Amino acid sequence: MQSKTPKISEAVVRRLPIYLRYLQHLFDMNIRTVSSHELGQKLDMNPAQIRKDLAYFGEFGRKGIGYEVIYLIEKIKQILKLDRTIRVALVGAGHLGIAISNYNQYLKENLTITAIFDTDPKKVGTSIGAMNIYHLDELSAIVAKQEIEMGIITVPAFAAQEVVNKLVAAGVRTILNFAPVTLKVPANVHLRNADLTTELQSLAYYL
Amino acid sequence: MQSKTPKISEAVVRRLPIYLRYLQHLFDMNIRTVSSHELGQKLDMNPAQIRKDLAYFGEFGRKGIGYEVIYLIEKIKQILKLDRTIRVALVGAGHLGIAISNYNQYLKENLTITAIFDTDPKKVGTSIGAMNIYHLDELSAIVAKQEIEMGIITVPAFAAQEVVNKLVAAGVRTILNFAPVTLKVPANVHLRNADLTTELQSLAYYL
DNA sequence: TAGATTGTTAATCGATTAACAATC
DNA sequence: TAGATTGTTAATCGATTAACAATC
Repeated sequence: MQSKTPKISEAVVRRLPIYLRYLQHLFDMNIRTVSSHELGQKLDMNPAQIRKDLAYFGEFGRKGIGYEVIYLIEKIKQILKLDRTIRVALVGAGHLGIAISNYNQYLKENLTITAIFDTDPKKVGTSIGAMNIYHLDELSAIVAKQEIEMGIITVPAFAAQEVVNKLVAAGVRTILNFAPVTLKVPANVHLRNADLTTELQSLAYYL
Repeated sequence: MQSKTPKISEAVVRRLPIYLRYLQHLFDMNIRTVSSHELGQKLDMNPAQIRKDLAYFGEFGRKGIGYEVIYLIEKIKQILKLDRTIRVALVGAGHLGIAISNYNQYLKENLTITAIFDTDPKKVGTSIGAMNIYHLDELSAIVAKQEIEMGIITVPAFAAQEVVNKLVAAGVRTILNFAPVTLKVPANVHLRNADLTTELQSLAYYL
């Protein structure tokens, strides 16, 4: 699949989970086939954009018919690497970290938080659901042992750069940061910011 | 300020809080002046982009000198309407909702959650910090009474469309949605999605 | 067959970056 | 003054949308 991909923009990649989500909804409703036009209406997107996005990865539809729902779900899962288990470390067992950890237990799609890290002695050694809370000093060892590939940062802003450094040193190359600070990472690390504060502040503009 | 703005893209607006955050950091460190070049280095952005973004709203810098930190902070706050109190309603007192509500108590910048809504009789009537939890049926009345202008949705996906309908009916025009579903809103409502699931799923692509 | 819809090329639109005169 | 840096125009780059031949 990835073999014949030219350069896929992040905008395209970020739309794929939205397609996937709606396709799964269609599947649950026993709808077997869908056109880019129908998808576009439901998802508020241009049908040409949907076709173009999918066409980057292969020919998944049938002219005159549309896309077979179950087949397209399979394909998008493959593209997003959601066809295998991906283990995730979460660093920072505060309110937000705990909320995400709990949320994780309901998540499907093979993305699973397997270890939580903190530095608070009162939290280290306890657990949230099936997830143990380890000391941050154990990060590197646990990441290696559990074959963790992704990291989520939910520590306060002042601690975030140190945490991301440790994740990178431990070999984690894909990181979602909730701390309200701009972090520096090497070019081969994929860092995404998902900071609530900046989100709300930018929304205020539209009041 | 807004008077002479042509059309400001969302990309520009979303960068303003990032500038603001770093400027406040500079202020805390007693740095009085900064150039677009320095900002660009620290924030991993192109200096021309920073100058252009700011120039949409006025002439805030001085040629040969740069930008006065304290003045630019004031200006960005004005642009983002963070120079007055903005009251926010949060709907859905689950793990994520509670985490955000707690987080809110540490938030500055005049953005403040003043009411929480849920339908669970066990939660309604209790409170989180200074925020009371009301029944969803009271939404419209409380929004009017407290002059709430913004909404945050942290209910499960199946309930989100109904909640956003009620927020819109109550007059809320700016909404941040954490539920993993595409919502329909009238054109005059500004809805932003901040869904953790799609964020993580799209990141998996880069593994 | 006729109608529908894809995959893809071309056209358009918009956002980012470079360049530089103005000027502190 | 000389060096630095803005504000802004022009150039470039990239993403979205329209159009349509291919074909189910």
